[in-house]
Amino acid sequence: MSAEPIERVVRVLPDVSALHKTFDYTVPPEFAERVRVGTQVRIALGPRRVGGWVVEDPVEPTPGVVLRPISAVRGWGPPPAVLALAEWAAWRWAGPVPALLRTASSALAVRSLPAVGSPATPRRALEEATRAPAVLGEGTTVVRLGPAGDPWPIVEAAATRRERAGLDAGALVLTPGLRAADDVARRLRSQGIATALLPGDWARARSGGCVVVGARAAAFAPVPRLAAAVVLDAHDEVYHEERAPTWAAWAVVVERARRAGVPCALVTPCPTLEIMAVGALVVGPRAVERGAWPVVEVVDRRNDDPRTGLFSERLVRVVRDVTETPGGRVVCVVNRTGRVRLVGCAACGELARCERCGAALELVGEARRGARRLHTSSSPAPDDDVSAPSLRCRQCGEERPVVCARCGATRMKALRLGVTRVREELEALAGVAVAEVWGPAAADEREDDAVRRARVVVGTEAALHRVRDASVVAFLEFDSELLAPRFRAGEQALALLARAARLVAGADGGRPGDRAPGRVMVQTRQPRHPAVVAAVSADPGVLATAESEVRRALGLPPFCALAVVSGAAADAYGSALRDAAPAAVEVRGPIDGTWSVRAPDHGVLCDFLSTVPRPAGRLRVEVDPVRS
DNA sequence: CGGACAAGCTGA
DNA sequence: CAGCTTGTCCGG
Repeated sequence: MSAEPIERVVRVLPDVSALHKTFDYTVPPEFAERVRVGTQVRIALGPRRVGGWVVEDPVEPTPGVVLRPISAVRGWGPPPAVLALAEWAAWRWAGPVPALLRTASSALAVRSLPAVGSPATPRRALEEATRAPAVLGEGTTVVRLGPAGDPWPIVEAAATRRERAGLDAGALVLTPGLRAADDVARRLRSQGIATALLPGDWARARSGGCVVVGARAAAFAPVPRLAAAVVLDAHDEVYHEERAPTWAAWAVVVERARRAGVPCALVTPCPTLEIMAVGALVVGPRAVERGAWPVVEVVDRRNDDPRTGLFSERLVRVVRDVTETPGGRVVCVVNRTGRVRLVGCAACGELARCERCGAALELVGEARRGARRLHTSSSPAPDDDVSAPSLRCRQCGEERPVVCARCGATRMKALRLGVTRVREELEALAGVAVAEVWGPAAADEREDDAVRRARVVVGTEAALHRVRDASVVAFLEFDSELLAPRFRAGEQALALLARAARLVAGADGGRPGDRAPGRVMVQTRQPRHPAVVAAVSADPGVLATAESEVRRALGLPPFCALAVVSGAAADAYGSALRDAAPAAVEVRGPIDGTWSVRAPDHGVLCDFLSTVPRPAGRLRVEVDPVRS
């Protein structure tokens, strides 16, 4: 017998989420050239064929196991550093590695890579960078830049770092959405800088030698050798993946840069405490930051009659002024949708509640022109084209005439207005047609265009994303933002104000200074709330200081690490966690079927979560929950 | 995860 | 006892 030729064996991680296990395969000679660490392959796993990633090459074959050959090569996969990063992220957010490697891989199979991006990048010198309030530093920096501030010098500095680091080095620039990514990519290209825009230019990014720009998923971009990283608007919640594993792109980029030993800048007008915990805060001169915030006007509503409605005298005057000014545009933000939510007696203020079940009643039978039908989940009763108004229970469907249970008056007042109702009032006040924005979706192009051109837009927070610029953004009732029952409510409120600030600064499209600066108006009963004061004084540090005290006292992030467990199997897992918890870890639950896990830091939390075996059944583990 | 295979339930 | 459901195990 002649000796068997020595076969090359690689370790493969199958693309099967519930199976966190690797398997060894032989590499047929015809695939030898194309298989390396990261390569996406097809393998036989039991009776079926699945995809997978080569995670080790070569390996000593496990003795006594008959190996099967790799079935096919799909194409290029993430570089080794990204494989390691995905493994880290799987630990950090307590999820399966394959889910993250899918994010890190190309949607289309990549058979071959283009040549490395053009080495010469003729462009303006670094004079711009010297004007920046801060350029790229060493390690991780948190660059606080007012909403109208231009982050471009920091992006340029990253491009320069990349260039100096050698031919195959890459830089990473993340933006909250693809639109912004496209803007950055265009601007880079217009300066002759080799650029890959994800997700389309995956193969180009994999080649190296360019600045890679993309949204959340670009945190796992296939940059083979990272030279610098920038995250724009790092506070934006879209950087947090909603589905488990609930990874945050800014945190992935910070870790990635740390591993590569390269600078990373998190740029934002309103850094969260969690962001500030990962790097040194850099703030430009006071006057520069001040100048990058618009006028934020607070309308103190504490002394207004609670039944005045959502429009203060001051706001009405501003709306009329703006609509009479050529080119003026107002965006009014209310944070709830639908028609009347709560109904109270116009005479005595008593809330209309169901006599049977106690739930809030809604006013029905007032159908009017332009009103949209809402999906009322429970009651099948039709609510349009009914002439006689009545009160109906949202919960049990019970109906009764419009009579106050306390004083017998027959006039009711909407205490909390939905967007449609606000539009009707606003149209009457402003005397012009008002466009509505309900949500980010369902925007066909024509409607989208109509919204962008409307003089007055009313809507939920989504309106801030659908409109590009405005003269005035008014938050009609900001208290529900400030008082939202989430520990990040203050930061989220300031982020909304920063978003509004950008609309009135006209900087969203990248052309600041085209228009006269506008203003942001905030109607509130809490004019001294730190989030409001921070915006008014153009000093986000005001909120950070106040917030930090509260969080420390309550033991909330960033002074601890949190996870929330939910789903059908939550009780089984939650009680297992509770029983296994070391002294430093606190497991609480169940509250409405969810459990919470609190540890002093992520090291303790994530090690603990990865130690306790998970039961079968649907389970969602959310590390760093965004709400709650 | 999803297929294979084994063990348990139903029906004539 | 065939035919079908439910459960457990395992993959290189």
